Amino acid sequence: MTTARLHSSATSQSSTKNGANGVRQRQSLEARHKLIEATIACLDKFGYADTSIARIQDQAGVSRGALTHHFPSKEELVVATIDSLLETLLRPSLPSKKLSQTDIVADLRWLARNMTGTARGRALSEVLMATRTDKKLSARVSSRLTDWNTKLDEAVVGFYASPTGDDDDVRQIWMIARTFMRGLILQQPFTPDPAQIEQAINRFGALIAPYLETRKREGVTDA
Amino acid sequence: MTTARLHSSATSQSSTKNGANGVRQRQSLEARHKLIEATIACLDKFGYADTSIARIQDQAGVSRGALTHHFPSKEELVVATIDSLLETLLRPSLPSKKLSQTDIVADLRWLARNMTGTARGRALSEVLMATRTDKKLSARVSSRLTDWNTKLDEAVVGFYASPTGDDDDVRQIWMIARTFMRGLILQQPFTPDPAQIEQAINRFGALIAPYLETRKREGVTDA
DNA sequence: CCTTACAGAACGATTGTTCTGCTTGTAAAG
DNA sequence: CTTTACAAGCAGAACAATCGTTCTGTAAGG
Repeated sequence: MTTARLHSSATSQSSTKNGANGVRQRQSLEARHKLIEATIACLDKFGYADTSIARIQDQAGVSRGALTHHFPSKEELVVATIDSLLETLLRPSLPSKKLSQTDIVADLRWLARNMTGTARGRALSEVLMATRTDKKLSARVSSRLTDWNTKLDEAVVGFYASPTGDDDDVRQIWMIARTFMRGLILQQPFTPDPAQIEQAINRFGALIAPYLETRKREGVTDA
Repeated sequence: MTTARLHSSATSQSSTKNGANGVRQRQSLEARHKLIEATIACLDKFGYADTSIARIQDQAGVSRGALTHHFPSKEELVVATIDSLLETLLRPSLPSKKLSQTDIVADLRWLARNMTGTARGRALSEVLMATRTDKKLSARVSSRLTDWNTKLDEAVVGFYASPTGDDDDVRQIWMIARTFMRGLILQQPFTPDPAQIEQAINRFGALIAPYLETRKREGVTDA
């Protein structure tokens, strides 16, 4: 009958009543994590088109049964991967640890590295491109993406201010910055020289720097 | 034996000695064109991952045999499609017909529309993303892409000049502009509101406008 | 004792490529 | 101009390989 697979709701695990993490739950979370990491690695290495279940399973080193148990469909796995990507790509900027708050160009370089220089950033780009045409996937993740974008905007406003005092302009400037950074991954085939890319990033930083001011904050505990 | 399929060198058709275009040659070119257009349509509609031979054949309305005759492998078809995309995306800017040369923001809007607002622009983005991981495809087209980029740079320098007189800065500014435009396609899932996108384009235009000057040219025959 | 975690076979559908056969334009030979 | 020969253009079957999903069976934690 249809009573089979109703668990594994990706985000919420409400199976065990009490929060006691037993061996089962720990193993399960470990397996899920391993599979998500493998998916990210495959997206980066092979691209979205050539990221198959078999390849992910191979990369993760788990059996086909284990994979389909934790993620009954490929879509579930991709959605969970996107969730993981969004979380880890947001976290470093929220605790204000990584953003230098003093040198805008340095922050931009960190942003560029985060988006095109890491496996996670490239993997996210792959799925972003896929959501354009995959309506089923898009319907599953679009709200998460817009939420993430809003959250990131708020974090940025916490770090920077506009000389005009208009927070919306800060949001817009950083939205432009993120768009530019994402575009780098598509511009790279035209401009293979890394030096030229870096120069462009620096120049872009100079372009937007006049419109951003460091917001007063307590001491940066950059221990 | 191996004497079978050695023709169809994609770009150069040296079969008929004299340039007389017979019925055969005309039909062949027509079929090739139809298949390339179908490929572009599929890349736009389904994305690179879901653009299969069967779908292209279906979209073009030709038989499987016809397709494999003109393009013995999928890679050949994709390469030919990229060639077609680069050619048609470069042409409108070269004859200085479309670029207004007076309003930079208007030029940027045209650039944005060309890259993310048309099927050809989106199709190119799909294959650009694919070249990142498909090394075989990348090896086939990378030189064409860099050449195209250089040619576009030269065209832009013909239209715009830097206040400092440094042509390299014009090239860099426009490279940044193109990167930003390409990024729009990846930013769209985060920012679905078209108005916000358009505002960002306008703002970006304002950011780079101070560093670009219209170069003196003869009257614009915008008949 | 029951559910979760996992292993692995089997499924039909679809992938890209190769092959065989038929039609037809074209150019050389008579 | 007619005939003949041959390759190009094309239709479609057949191919092994791989796709994602579904299924049955086993081991073990709660």
